[in-house]
Amino acid sequence: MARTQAADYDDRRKAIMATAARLYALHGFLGASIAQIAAAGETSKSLIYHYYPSKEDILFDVMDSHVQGLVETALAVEAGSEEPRDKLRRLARDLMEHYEGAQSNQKVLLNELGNLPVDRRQDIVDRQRVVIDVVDRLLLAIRPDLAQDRPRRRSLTMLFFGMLNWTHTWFDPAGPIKSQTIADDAAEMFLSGLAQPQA
Amino acid sequence: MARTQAADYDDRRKAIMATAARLYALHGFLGASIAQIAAAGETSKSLIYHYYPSKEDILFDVMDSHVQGLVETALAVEAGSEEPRDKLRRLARDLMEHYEGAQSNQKVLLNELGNLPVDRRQDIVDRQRVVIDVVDRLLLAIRPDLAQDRPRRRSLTMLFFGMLNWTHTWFDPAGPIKSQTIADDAAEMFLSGLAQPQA
DNA sequence: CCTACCGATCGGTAGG
DNA sequence: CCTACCGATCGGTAGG
Repeated sequence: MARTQAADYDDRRKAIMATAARLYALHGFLGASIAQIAAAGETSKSLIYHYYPSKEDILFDVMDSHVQGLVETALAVEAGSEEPRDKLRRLARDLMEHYEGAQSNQKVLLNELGNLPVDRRQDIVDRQRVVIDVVDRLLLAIRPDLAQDRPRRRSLTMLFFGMLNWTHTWFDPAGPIKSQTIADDAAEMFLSGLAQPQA
Repeated sequence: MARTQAADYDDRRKAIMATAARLYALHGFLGASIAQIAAAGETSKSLIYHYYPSKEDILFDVMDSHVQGLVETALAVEAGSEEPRDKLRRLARDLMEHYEGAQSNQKVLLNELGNLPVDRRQDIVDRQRVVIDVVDRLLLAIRPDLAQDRPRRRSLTMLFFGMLNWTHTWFDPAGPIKSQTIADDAAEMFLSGLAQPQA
């Protein structure tokens, strides 16, 4: 009988990635060693290097698999039929839901981009850019007067992401506040702050 | 004549701290070696260890000297005579000004807390807490109906800090947008989002 | 005799 | 999948 280990190849790889994500999030990419990841996953360094050519390749996988989900979420919301303000409210909720379901990946995505080799870094930045651009287009639909002011739009958009992305430093899904409440509050602040064109 | 080199003790120490702050911000605490810090400052490792007992002590100094300024800023604004909403607007401006003037320290403060030994970490967390509590009290003054809902207030407060603190990832002081504009936008979003008590 | 500082190297541990 | 290692570099310290 042929060896069937390839059958659980994806599962093993995902398990390694999940353990790495947890330790990268906890100790930082440089602070978490391959030996620690192996021990935490009850395997060996050799096994890890069988599935990944390098420590940085695991990091890329942790980030890329996560950011791809964010891109899908953002594009799905944009493709809907709601009005721009409602799309933004929904996007806040869906992104927060994604963050909550992959906290380690999210932390790693936000904190460890600098530890990725330059060429692979661009892939991640490009995908993040897609998500940011969705918000930029929603903002433009809400505030057409900002059509000529790209820097200002970018600045306002980043305030929106600031509210959502900063949650990785303080939000506890097990606590009294739900991620949906946070998403709704962030969306309301953003939208009501946009309501009046300022001088 | 007695040696007078001790006269520039503080200057040398500050120079080491500034170089360390820059490299810690750029490469991360673990990614920046004492040797690199020495080379960048055109001195030697031995000189650095004459001024600091360990790499972590430099990290603590980078964070503590910065967060102390933030505490002073926040308490000064709170002690003023403006109404709560104006205090919050001013606080956003003053904090952003502080961030802009110490970008490396701010990045290190936000990213490297986990690399501080646990006992010294608490000192920094306590000081950050003072700044957060100022916003919590301003929020309470603006929305007295949230007096019994501490978790919600904490959550709203952290959305405010999210907008400001996330700037370290994208804001370029040399770009077309001024930090004051960002501060004003963030304060307006926060205040207008707070205006209507939600269901 | 002290403080300030240098060139060289220590014991351990990292990723691979 | 393990043990035994490597070249390099780490934070920290020696003598003078």
